[in-house]
Amino acid sequence: MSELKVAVLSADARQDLTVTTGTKAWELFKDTPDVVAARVGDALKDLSYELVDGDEVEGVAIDSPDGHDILRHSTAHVLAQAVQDLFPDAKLGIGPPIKDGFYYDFDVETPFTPDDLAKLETRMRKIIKDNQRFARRVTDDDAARAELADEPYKLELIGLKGSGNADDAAEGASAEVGAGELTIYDNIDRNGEVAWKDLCRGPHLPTTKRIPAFKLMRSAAAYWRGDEKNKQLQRVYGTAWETKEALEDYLHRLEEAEKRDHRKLGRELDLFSFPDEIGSGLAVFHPKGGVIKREMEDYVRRRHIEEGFQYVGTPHITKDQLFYTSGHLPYYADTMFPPMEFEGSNYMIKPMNCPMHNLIYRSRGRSYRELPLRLFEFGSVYRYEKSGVVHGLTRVRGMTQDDSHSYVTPEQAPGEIKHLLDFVLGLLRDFGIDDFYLELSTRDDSKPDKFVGSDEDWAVATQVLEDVAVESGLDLVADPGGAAFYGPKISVQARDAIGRTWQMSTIQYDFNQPKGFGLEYVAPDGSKQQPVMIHSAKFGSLERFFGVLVEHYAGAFPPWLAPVQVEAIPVADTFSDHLHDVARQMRARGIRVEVDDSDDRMQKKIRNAQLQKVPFMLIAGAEDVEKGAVSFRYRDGRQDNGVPVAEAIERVAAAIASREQV
RNA sequence: GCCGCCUUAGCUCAGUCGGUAGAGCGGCUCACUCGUAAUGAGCAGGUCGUCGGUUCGAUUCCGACAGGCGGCUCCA
Repeated sequence: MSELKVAVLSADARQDLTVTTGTKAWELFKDTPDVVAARVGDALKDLSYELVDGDEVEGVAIDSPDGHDILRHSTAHVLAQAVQDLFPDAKLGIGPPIKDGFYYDFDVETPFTPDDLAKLETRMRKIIKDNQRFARRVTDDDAARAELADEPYKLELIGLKGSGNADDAAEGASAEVGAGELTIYDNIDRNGEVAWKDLCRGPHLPTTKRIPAFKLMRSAAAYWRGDEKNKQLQRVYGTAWETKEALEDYLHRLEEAEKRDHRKLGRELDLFSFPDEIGSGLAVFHPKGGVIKREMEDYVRRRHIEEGFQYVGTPHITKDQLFYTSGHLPYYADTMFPPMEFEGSNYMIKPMNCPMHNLIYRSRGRSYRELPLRLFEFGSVYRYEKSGVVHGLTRVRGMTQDDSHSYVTPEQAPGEIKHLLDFVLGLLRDFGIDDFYLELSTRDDSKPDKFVGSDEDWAVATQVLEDVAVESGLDLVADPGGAAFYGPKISVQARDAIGRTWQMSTIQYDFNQPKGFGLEYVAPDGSKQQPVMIHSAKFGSLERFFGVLVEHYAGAFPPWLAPVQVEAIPVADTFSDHLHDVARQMRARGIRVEVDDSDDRMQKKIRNAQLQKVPFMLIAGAEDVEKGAVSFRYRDGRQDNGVPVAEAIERVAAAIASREQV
């Protein structure tokens, strides 16, 4: 027995202890409720570990990211135990922690009902109250196979893990420990009996009672190991938090996020709809949504022209040969609408614009002096998305791409990509989105049939993109296998007002289509050379960006985008002439203003304007009419009384011109 | 596409153990003319998603289809 110094770090304090070797860490920390696991060296261990002389031990606070994962994964075990208690035939899949919660997959005869979830929660509370201990035990492949003979999915995992091919994704974020070492966790009840066990890497809480607050959220089917060809298991989603308050906060955040849902706000603010008669995933924009969409387009078009792009237009349909030339058809036939046959040709609705831009490039000879040649358009494209994936405006079957293609010499490519990246980031900032990171999507070398072009071309293209991405100083995340068939891409991931991330702009390096279309330019020495084309969509699709903006602003658009910028509200009918006069002057300045001369009470009109999230309200009564003034009310309730009409107009005009949120 | 759930007035939702339906908001009309988030009264509005089956009778039970929701898979 020797003495060991231990540093226990919790959320806000450090505690130094001296313990003897052989002490169970979970005993050591059992009176420190906010410490849930220990860190030994670099590896995260759970508290059922014996401390080894010389190891350095740190606590992990339950409200830290690691602590959350441990808590949630432990709760997943409790769920699985409850499921097997109540449904003895259920076979176990996997149960990792995920963002804000956890899930566990089960193979069961019939899917879980909401009723079942309630029963499972009750059972889980009992297990938690039972204060079972999570005990770690090292085993080997053969022993584990014998022990888990009834768990076919676990047996499959043993094969993968035992061979050292630990599949991190399969066990989620807590998979960093013990790759190659097989462990089983036993849940030991009060009598020292093993109440339940699971093949798992851990780590875990010391005991089930350390789960302060949890809730099962829903159940849904999911393919085993994420593969469409595999059987679907029933996945139960849950969440777990360090306190009841934290759980309540989380549920409240979900409610708030729901209030921002663009599908709900789109209806409430009368922006757009998806008529059944037209079909799934096909949006119509109502007048108010139309205003926003037009403002977006006008601004984006103007900015493109300022950045050296030329605005072009191309048709919606084309003979299918075009997509053979571009190379798209063999790869994307199943996401294109079926062809229409007439006059001996198959016509197709275009799912992308690049081939048509290539034809504009090729319409006459091009000199190196013309490059970079930048073409831009709002292209209407249609993609036959599977029925289960359409989602509001963020995943549609018909969309407007803000699509540009830059044709450059290979030497110009890095400069052009840098230019495009600066341009898109600036554009996104103009729309109030300023929290980004980048993703670099590259070829999957194990699936050569999904990508075309030589290894060398891919290597060059990938390197160019990576250099620009690194140079930008933004965080860069690798996305292996995510490239288009014709080349790698950088995508800009943007976080919205409540921290969700959306894939926005993409910049793709394409050396394949110029080859397929035989694009050329005449170089200074008179030789014919092949340009590189760089695809770039700033918003991906206007529809999707529209949906993202609705959620980002929670429907309260900045004045320049607001469908109605000013609502004029008379205190009583007799004052509406004054406001109609003000409105006329504002319209002459291009301001979108409405006078609410309905026979509602003034209070009701304010409420309506507030619910419609109109940025400015001008209210006028007897005093204001007399003085040629208005009461100037902002969306947040601030108000200035007796503002002269001319000043009110200037204030609104300035707010619109600034493109700032108010 | 796969699994589960859902579809009643413009919206949010009651209801009918099988006998063709209600509320609130919204709309319209009238009265009220009012100073900062809902004035009052009245009226209109529904082939209970569509088609088929069972039944004397279907909005209700069964089936198919369409659309939606939550996930999975996919997202050039």
